[in-house]
Amino acid sequence: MVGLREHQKAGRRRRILEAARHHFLASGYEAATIEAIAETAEVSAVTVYNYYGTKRGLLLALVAQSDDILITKINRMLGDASDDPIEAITRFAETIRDHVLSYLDRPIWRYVIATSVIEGSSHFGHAFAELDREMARLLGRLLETLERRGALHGVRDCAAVGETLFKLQNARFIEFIADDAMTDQEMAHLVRSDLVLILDKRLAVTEPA
Amino acid sequence: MVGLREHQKAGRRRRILEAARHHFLASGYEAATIEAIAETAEVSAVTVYNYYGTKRGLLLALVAQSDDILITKINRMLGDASDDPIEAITRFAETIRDHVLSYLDRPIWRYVIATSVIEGSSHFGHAFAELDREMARLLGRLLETLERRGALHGVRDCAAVGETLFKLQNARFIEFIADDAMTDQEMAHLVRSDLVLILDKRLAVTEPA
DNA sequence: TTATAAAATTTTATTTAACTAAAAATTTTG
DNA sequence: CAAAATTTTTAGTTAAATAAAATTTTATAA
Repeated sequence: MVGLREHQKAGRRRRILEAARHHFLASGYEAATIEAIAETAEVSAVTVYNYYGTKRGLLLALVAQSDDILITKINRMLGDASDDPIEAITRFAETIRDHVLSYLDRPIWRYVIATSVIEGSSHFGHAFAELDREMARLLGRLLETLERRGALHGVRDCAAVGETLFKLQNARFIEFIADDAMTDQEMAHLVRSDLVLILDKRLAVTEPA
Repeated sequence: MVGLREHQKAGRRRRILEAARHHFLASGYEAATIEAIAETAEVSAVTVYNYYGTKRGLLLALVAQSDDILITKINRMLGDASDDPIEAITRFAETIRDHVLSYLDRPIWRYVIATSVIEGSSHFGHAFAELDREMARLLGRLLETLERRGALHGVRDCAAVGETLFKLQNARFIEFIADDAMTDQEMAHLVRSDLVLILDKRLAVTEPA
């Protein structure tokens, strides 16, 4: 058994993140105060600082919490990926978008992006950077799978291409997050266009065979 | 003549931006206070707020100031662009990096990126988003020039490809800014790899001719 | 079971800086 | 010189962040 003390701590950690999510969604990141979050979580404000350091640390910890779920979702999706590379990779991006918007709204995600750039190399920013790398790896593995199945030809270094493709997709994701007016359909179209641009020649090689 | 009043205002605007740049570079964005900036600019803090609204507005205004210079530099560079597309586009990215780091340092640029994401749709963020669009247009025009010269084939929609290429380059730029340890050489290599990935098939079409 | 030691949280008190509102003072204009 | 525009002064609000003392809670060992 892990001891009562550890158990209580875990409970507080969880309650603080829940309260933070609630207040961020209800009032927005800036308007939500640590004081209010602490009250909802039934701890003192100082405890919030002891656990998460800063308001930004709290925000990034909140996001980190959802990372495992996202990676699980992506892995499941990768299991029954389409044979059409464009379809498969488009769905990869769609899965990320769906998950992300089910967890936090766009205004808050803007603060997440901003915070991750500022805290990039710091302790707090580490988890977020690591998620990005993991996503790029998973996309690389998707490319490998597609090649093995014969759905894709001429990709020498799947890891490198996966990394570049993810970078581009991620840039589009930020564009999506930055613009409240952009619909999921418009976004899907943009992602698809990018993919066609990068993959079409390679796909053309496949067809004559 | 534009009147003394307008002239004085322009002078204050300029002095505030100069002072802001000085203090941001000397102390970092967060540690630099509006009060100190105002004192150096020989105005009151309230005047800084009257002119630029918020500290973030001040930061973005500072960046906007350098936009015209950058666009001029890029246009000049485009005049004698290399015939090798990889070279030409690599130099495009290099010109941006050089200019940007000669104006502000990486820690401050991280705040610029962060602020532009947060203020994206607001009044202050507008100039920054507009610069991005202009850069994408210029890259599109570079592609057109290369096609006209016969250095590049098979690019149907130069504007669209320019937009995507710039998005990717910009993502790399953010990566560069986020990591103090990344050298210009490493960055140049990454940008080049991305270009080869996207353009190599198209270039292959050219060579046999 | 209970006293005590250790660990953690809360309370209290401060600091700091962004930002705002309104009155007072100053400067330009006509 | 009067009035219009603009800046400065003054005063205050707010919330993040931190330090240290006081209090509570958990663990442990007699």
